[in-house]
Amino acid sequence: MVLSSVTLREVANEAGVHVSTASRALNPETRSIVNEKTARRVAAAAERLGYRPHPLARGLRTNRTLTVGITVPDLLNPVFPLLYAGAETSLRDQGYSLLVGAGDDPANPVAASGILIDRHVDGLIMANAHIHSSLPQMASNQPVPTVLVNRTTDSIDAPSIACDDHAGIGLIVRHLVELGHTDIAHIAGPQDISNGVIRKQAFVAWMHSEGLDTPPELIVETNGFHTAEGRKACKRLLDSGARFTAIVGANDLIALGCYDTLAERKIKVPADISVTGFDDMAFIDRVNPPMTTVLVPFYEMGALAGQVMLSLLTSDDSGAGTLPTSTRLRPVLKTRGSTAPPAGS
Amino acid sequence: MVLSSVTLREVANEAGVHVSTASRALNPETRSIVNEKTARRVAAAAERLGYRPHPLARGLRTNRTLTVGITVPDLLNPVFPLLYAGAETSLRDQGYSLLVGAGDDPANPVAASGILIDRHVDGLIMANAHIHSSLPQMASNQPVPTVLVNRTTDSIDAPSIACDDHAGIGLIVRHLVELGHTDIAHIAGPQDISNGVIRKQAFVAWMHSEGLDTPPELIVETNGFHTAEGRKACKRLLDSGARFTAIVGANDLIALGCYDTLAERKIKVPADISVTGFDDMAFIDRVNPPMTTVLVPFYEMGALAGQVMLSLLTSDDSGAGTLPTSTRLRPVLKTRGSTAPPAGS
DNA sequence: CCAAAAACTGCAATCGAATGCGTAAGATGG
DNA sequence: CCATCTTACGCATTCGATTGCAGTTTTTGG
Repeated sequence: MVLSSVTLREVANEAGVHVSTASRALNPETRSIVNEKTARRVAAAAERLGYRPHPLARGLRTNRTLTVGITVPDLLNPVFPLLYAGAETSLRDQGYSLLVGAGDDPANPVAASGILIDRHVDGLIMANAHIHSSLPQMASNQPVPTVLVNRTTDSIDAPSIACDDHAGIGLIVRHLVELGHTDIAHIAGPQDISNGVIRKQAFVAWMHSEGLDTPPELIVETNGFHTAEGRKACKRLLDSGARFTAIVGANDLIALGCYDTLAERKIKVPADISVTGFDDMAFIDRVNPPMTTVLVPFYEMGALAGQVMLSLLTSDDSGAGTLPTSTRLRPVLKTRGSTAPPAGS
Repeated sequence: MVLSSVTLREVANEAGVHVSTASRALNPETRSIVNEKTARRVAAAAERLGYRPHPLARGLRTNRTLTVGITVPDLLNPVFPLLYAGAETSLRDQGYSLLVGAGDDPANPVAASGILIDRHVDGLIMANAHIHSSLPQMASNQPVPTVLVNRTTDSIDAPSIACDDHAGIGLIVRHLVELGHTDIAHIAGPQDISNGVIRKQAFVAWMHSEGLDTPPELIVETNGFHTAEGRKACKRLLDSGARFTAIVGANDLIALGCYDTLAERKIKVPADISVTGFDDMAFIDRVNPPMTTVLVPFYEMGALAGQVMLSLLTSDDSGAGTLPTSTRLRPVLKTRGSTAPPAGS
């Protein structure tokens, strides 16, 4: 396809009508206003000249950019490109493009979204919310239509799409219990991120419901969902002297960090200690040993976020109407080689 | 930071000047035209009101969007987020945002860039070029300033930044030869993509320079740089009955596909057959066995592409001036566990 | 056959910022 | 002290499309 700088005025001339008529003829919303034959003539002229509406001119007038922003904490974690791809497919059909903002600074949680909002995105899909994140408000009046995805927060009143982390941890805990584990440790994510909090609480809850204990020394927290944090936390766990036969990592990267630390200390996974992750990120089924984890449907989450965003954008009632929905997608246990019965059994 | 819908007119009123003066005072290019004290008064007013220029209004007038498009073949291959991140850091400082377009359809190579160009990006970073890709031209006159990265093509006259694939294959071949391999197979990438062609040619050239033969049955081609393609190609290789002790994959994913097929047939890597990849993508050092490959500096390539783009965008001479540069970054051999001396030695 | 209503289409303002051009105020100089 | 040149600023147009309003034509109905 070829982009020209053909203007609506030229199309109008070609069709022998006024630009306003041409505008209405070309806009599906207003096509009915203009005589059908005229509309066809305009459409033909537009086609012939290769007319493409100028997005800036249109946006300036209509105050809409057909652009949606998406903020992710970290593009290098392969789950976020998945999320992006899902959202992109939902939105592209309706003519929307996605602007990405990456960043996960708790001190300045809206740094990424700020740039996007400055660019007048029509909506914002936030995948990097912190517990206390607030939305950058337009000083004028209305906030940008927002959808929370992946992470949630009560401090932003917006529809949210996430994984049912509680259920996911349940799958993991029950799996380990069925294998015979009773002394299970948890390396929790940051406690200013919903997933970190929920997974930790779920861990405690499920352990108790299995009649198992969760001594404080078997729960350590990290400052980020990263490999390096997992390595450090695993060391703390081992150095505490506490006994345990399995580690529930708050996500795959943290669990990968455990792999590193355990390997360093000649502790075998899963023979000596079982390790589990969370997310089922790409290639995690190929690491050594293949990691038992819980699949989080990131692509679907992104796609759903895109659809919800579309409904926000097309709903005429600006915000006041439908109350925010809260969707939780079902996780799936992926049993692989990083879990086995405890050494004693 | 807060976005307001404060208009330049309001700033001008607040400062007691005309909008044109306010405009000039706020624009670094023209600040010198206006009295310094006035300029400061305007700047203060803008600050006080929280003025942010409206990107659409500005863009409409100046015909620049401060947006650069980047097209990648596949966001789910982790090397492309890396590339993106590199470009993003280079461009963000100068106020540019990146619009991503993903797609790798040879039949419609410019599908992704079409959307971007329709959105009036100021420049285009293409990472998904095919050998015969042509640039979507503006019907008017000038093409969009373009930088080729990762893949190159002669059919687009633009600066290019890529990896020195020839040298990279040399590192691999010499490594295998040093281990004692003489019967080495190559699974080539698609031959309508520069990397596929160059790596294949380089493989032949380096083998010959090592005094080794490259019988045609030991070179198979794929239709994409994907795992599934690698699996299929590896099967063809094995089914041909030809003897070989090592496989040089055109990239990491293809080599991963070899892992699968070889495992399926109980052939051990590297004991029976050595396998090598290309790219050193994330987590490839953690697969089983850790893959010997060649590091391609994607982040740096992206960063460089961003810088070259900036120089294109800021050079006043529109295209006619500096001739396209062609940069090749140096790859680095990563020796890991997927290569070993051949079985017989 | 005429009045009223409906159906089309054109006019002109508007979105917000940038900029060529003209002009008034101040500086310089002879 | 007046002519000339700067320096600073304002006026008005422009970018390309959308849209309220008004005007014209056609249709409908009585």
